[in-house]
Amino acid sequence: MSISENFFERVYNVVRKIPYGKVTSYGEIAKFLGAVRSARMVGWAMNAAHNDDTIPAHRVVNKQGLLTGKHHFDGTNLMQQLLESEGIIIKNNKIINFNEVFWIPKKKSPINNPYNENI
DNA sequence: CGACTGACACTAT
DNA sequence: TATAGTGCCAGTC
Repeated sequence: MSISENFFERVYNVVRKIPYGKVTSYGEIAKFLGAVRSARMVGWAMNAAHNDDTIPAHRVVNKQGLLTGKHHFDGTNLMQQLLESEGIIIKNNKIINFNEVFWIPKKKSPINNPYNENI
């Protein structure tokens, strides 16, 4: 605890900022934190975040839109169901309309859909 | 203190 | 285009 706590805190802060019906990737979060290579750490932070209800970890997926962390949720399809309930379409643990629901952590306004060509 | 692990991402084959 | 291997940072054993 101490410095690392800050790191985790940042990750949580970003994840909490994810709007309803939107998702983001570990890499983008890591990039937002200033460490693209620490994408794995984001996932690790999520692991610890699993203990925190205020963190919508189900809105965090890998860059392929694949629900890699769904296995870490209680139910088998809990993560998928949560996302689907938010209007996100998932097929075979993969987000179909990924580019539509993809959201990038930004300090600016919440915006809506400026990132279409990014992926 | 050293080694292994991990909810990823990128590059190369 | 798909699969395999490597790099990365932080935490835990």
